[in-house]
Parts: sequence; C-alpha cells; structure tokens
Amino acid sequence: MRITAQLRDAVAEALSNAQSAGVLPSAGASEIAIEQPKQEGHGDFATSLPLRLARTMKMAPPAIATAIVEAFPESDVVEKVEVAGPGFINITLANAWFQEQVEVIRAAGAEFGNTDSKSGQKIQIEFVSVNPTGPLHVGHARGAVIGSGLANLLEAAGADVTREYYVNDAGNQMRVYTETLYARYMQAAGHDVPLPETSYPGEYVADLAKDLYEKDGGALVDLPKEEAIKALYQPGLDRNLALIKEDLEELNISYDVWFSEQSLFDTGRFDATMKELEDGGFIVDRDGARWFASTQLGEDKDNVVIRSTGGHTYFASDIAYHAEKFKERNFDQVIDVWGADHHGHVARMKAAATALGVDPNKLEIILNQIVSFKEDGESLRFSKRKNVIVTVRELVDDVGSDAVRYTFLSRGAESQMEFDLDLARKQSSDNPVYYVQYAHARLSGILRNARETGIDWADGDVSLLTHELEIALIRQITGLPDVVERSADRLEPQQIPHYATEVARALQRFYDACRVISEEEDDLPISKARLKLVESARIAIARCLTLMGMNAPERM
RNA sequence: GCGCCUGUAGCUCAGCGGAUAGAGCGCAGCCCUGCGAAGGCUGAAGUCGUGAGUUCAAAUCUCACCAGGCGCACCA
Repeated sequence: MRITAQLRDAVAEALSNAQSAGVLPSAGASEIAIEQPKQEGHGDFATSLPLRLARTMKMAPPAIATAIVEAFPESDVVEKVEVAGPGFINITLANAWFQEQVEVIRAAGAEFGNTDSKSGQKIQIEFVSVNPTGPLHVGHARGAVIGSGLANLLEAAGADVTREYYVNDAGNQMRVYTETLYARYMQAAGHDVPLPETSYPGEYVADLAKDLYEKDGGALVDLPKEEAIKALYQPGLDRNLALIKEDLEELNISYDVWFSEQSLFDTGRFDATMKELEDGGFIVDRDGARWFASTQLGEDKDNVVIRSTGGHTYFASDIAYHAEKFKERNFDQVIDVWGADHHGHVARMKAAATALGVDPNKLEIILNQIVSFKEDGESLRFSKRKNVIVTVRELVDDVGSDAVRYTFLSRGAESQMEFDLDLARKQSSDNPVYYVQYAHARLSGILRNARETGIDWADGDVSLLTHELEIALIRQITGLPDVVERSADRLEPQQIPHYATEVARALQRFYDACRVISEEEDDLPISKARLKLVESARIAIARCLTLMGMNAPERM
C-alpha cells in the first residue's frame, strides 16, 4: 500500500478512536485528503481534516486536531504528528521509511510509478484523426502530444489502453482532395485543367500527381473523369496516410489501431446505427434530409445525418464509429482529443451516445485550444486550405521532438498558448526543456563513472542516507505514483513535466551538496549508499521522460 | 446575440477550497585546480482581469461585468 493510503487509514483510525473514546462527536464525515505541504517545516504530509470537520462537529479546529493527534495509532513509519497553524495535522515520516524506499524503487526499476488505479479498465483514446488529405500541420501537434502523453499515463495507471486514429476516408474532404489530385494529374500531363472550386491548392498535391503520372505513364489521361478519380483515390489515401504516420513517428507517436471510416459502411455498422436511432424515434425527415433529433435530448437544434443529396455527414459516421467503440468493443471509457474548433460537436456527440443507450459520461472529450504561432513578433494563423503550410515535420526539425513534446505537455490542454517560433528555434543549450534531460544525463554519468572505477554498490547501506538533501530527494522521488494516479484520474498530463522538474531540482541540490564518488577509502560506504540513491533518482526521472515520450539521454 | 474556454511576475506558463501564490526565460549579484556550470545560491519583480457573493478559509466555487479565443453549416 502506498504511503498516502497508509496515512489516510491512520488518520481515519485516529478519528474513529477519538470518536469511540468520546473525545470527538461522532457526527461529521469528510473525505480525508492527504497532501504534500509545499512549505518546508510543515512535515512530509499534511491533512486539513480538522478544518473540514469544524462545522459539523461544532468544535474549534485545533481542538479536533489535538484529539486526532492524541489518538494516532502507533507506527514505526510515522515519526511525528503535530497540530499546526489554524488546525492542520502535519505528519513527519521516519528517515528509515525514506531510506527503505530507495531499495523499493531500485527493485521496481522501469515499473516504478505504476499504479493500479485504472486497472481492469478498457480505455480507448482517439487523437489526431486528421483528414488524410495532406501532411500534418503544426496545429495538430498539440493534440497529438497530449493524446499520446495521456495514453502513456493511463497505461501507467493500469488501464488497458487502445490508441486509435480515425481515418476519414469516406467523406467529402477526401472527395475534394481526390478531385484536386485529378486536376493536378491532368496538369502534369500537360492538360489545362483548372482546380475544382473547392480544392487543396497546396503544392504537395501537385508533387504527388506528378509522381503518379510519371509512374503510370499517363494511363489515366484518357479515362473518363469519374473513373480516373476512382483510380486516384487509393494512391492518394495511401500516400497521405504514410506521410501522416511518418510525421507522427517524428513525434514519437504510434497507434494500436487505424480505424477506417469506410469500414463502418462496409460492415453495415453505419446502417445498423442509423436504424437504431430511427427505431428509438430520434430520426426525423425534414427539408429532404434526415436529422438526428437532438432537441429531444435538450439540445439547441437538430443535426443532419443524411443530406438531401443522399450523402452522410461527418456527424453521422462519427455516431456509428462511437457506437462501434461502445457496443462492439465495449470500452469502459472513450477519450476523444479534439481541437477546440470542434467543440460544437461535443454536446451532440454526447446526445447521440445517450440516444444509443450509452452513458454519456463514458465519453470524455478533451478539447485542446488552438495554438497560435508567433514569428517576427507577429501572430500567425495557419490553414490547410490556404497555401501556407507549416508542417509538424518542419516544427520538429526546427525545435526537436523532445522540446515540442515537453512544451505542449507542460501546459494544460485548455490554455490558449502562443508558440513563439523564433524563440523555439533560438532555444539551445539554455533551453529549460533540457533541464530534466540534463539531470538524467548527469545521473547516468555518475553511475557510469562508478562502474568504470569498479565500484560495486549492490551492498550499499541505505540507512547511511541521512543528509537533509538526500531525504528531500527521496521524498520527491517517492511521489511519482501519486502524481501518475492523480494526473491519470484528472486526465491532466501536464502534471508530469512539472513533477519531473521538481525531481530534477531536488537532484541538483543534492548533487551540489553531496559528493557521490569519492577517492577516500573511508567514504566508500556512503558512496555506495548514494549510488543507490542516484540509481533510484535516475529510475524516477527516466520514467517521467518515458511517460512524456521523450528521450532519456545517457550523455548530452 | 447565445454557448464553451481562457485571463496569475516583463515574457511563456504551473498552481489539489487551505498555512508566506510558484517555475522557466529575461534582469542584478555570488559560487568550479572535486562525480557533467545544460548546474547551485541570493535578489528585484504580483491590485491572481474587475466587482460582488458563498465559506472558518477563495487564484481555486457562484453571479455580473471587461478583454481575448473558439463554436453556433445539408464543413470536418
């Protein structure tokens, strides 16, 4: 059991002891929150329970605190329990407990930080899912990083995670794209064919058309237009998906499932879902189109699922897709990471889930605010439809994958952030992004030196770790499982980079004050003990970096 | 107009209803003939957008207002 849970139990026991002894009234239940005080001198852990109980118990908080402290169960883990401030209970742990954690962490190795708070849960997380009509542009990088970071986190919390990309290979945009590709193909063949009214004007389409033209020797030129377009569909899709995959790999992102929208039609899932909605009375025909009657579920307006032209809307296939997620694959939780420009889609998607008999709370939508980019002091707006494309690849080449990931992960999804491209490019050795990595490299260096000097620290005695900064470092490291659990619960990956920074800071302060490898023969015992500490610190920092999808360099 | 999100140090951003609001960058200093100075230490810098309210306690919850972003398609 983790220390926070142990302490929670201890406080609960103390409370009930005091109550059965008649010292405290039995009234007043409150959740016991164990927190880590940010202020030094306030113990290793603290609870504000007495302050919370004051009202229902009709007693002064310090009096309640005193009663709990006096009834606190004996324990060799807890060194000191005291009343402090307006009614806090501050708990100080025994050094022996911290020292022991060094061994616990070394034994856990790469598994350290894992929890079981989400174990047994089958969670699907869908992110990026950009139309396969071109390379990923920078605007998609944020959702990509947040989605993948979150997936790592949920996995660490014990969930069975499926990372998924929804490929819109059956919609309008794909049609527009392929028509553009056709026009470019004909142009490559020397025909003066204009781009369609709505098109993808980017050069990359022309490049692909030229490739295809050269490869097939112009075989499509004489075909009827519709047939040629049909023939171009698959190569266009394949090429773009390949590009997208490569770009995502640049950001250290991979998927378990690439889910085809078209497959919903091929398997009949789409029709079955529409029928289910219809049978439920949620479909109305109006103005020649078919509508999902979301107003029946309290929405502002209905939404078209089948256009008067007969084509399905994006919304319609997304409903079928979510039906598949919940009813076919039985996910306990489905998380969609969308750009904030899709937020109008949230309420109706949840309404659709409800209409299908799915608890809408199982569908969690994370909206990440659109990133704006700044260059030469000016805010830029990128749009795929205009001819300005700054791709994810260009961003990664400029700034580096680790820096991109760290930057996006360290900010909450809902913060409206501005990415200063000049600054990002400028960032080099003083980049704060590298603070955590540097700590890892430094720790690796110490361990490397120790090995090269022939020190075997396997029998190191951790009870020698009594220095204030040694204990402080251990205290930081041991917090990882709690951080993982909390950030997984709240779906807030930004807590990891901040925590990692704190561990790195504790490490640097320790390093500054405590010599690890010494030439003095007499220092060997403490050297060995500190090597164990260094090893456990490296494990914690490496784990954070892995969770963030960043490299944990041995040297820099 | 209606809805959602955001407003915290010069800049970029953290902040779990609780004790003296934090970090990085930038700025002013100090510290390597000892494991990596991509580091450590000290300092300056804040009406937590504004105003009310709830609470023993509000940056955090409620409401109003101001400013910015996004949405309100038979686009995705």
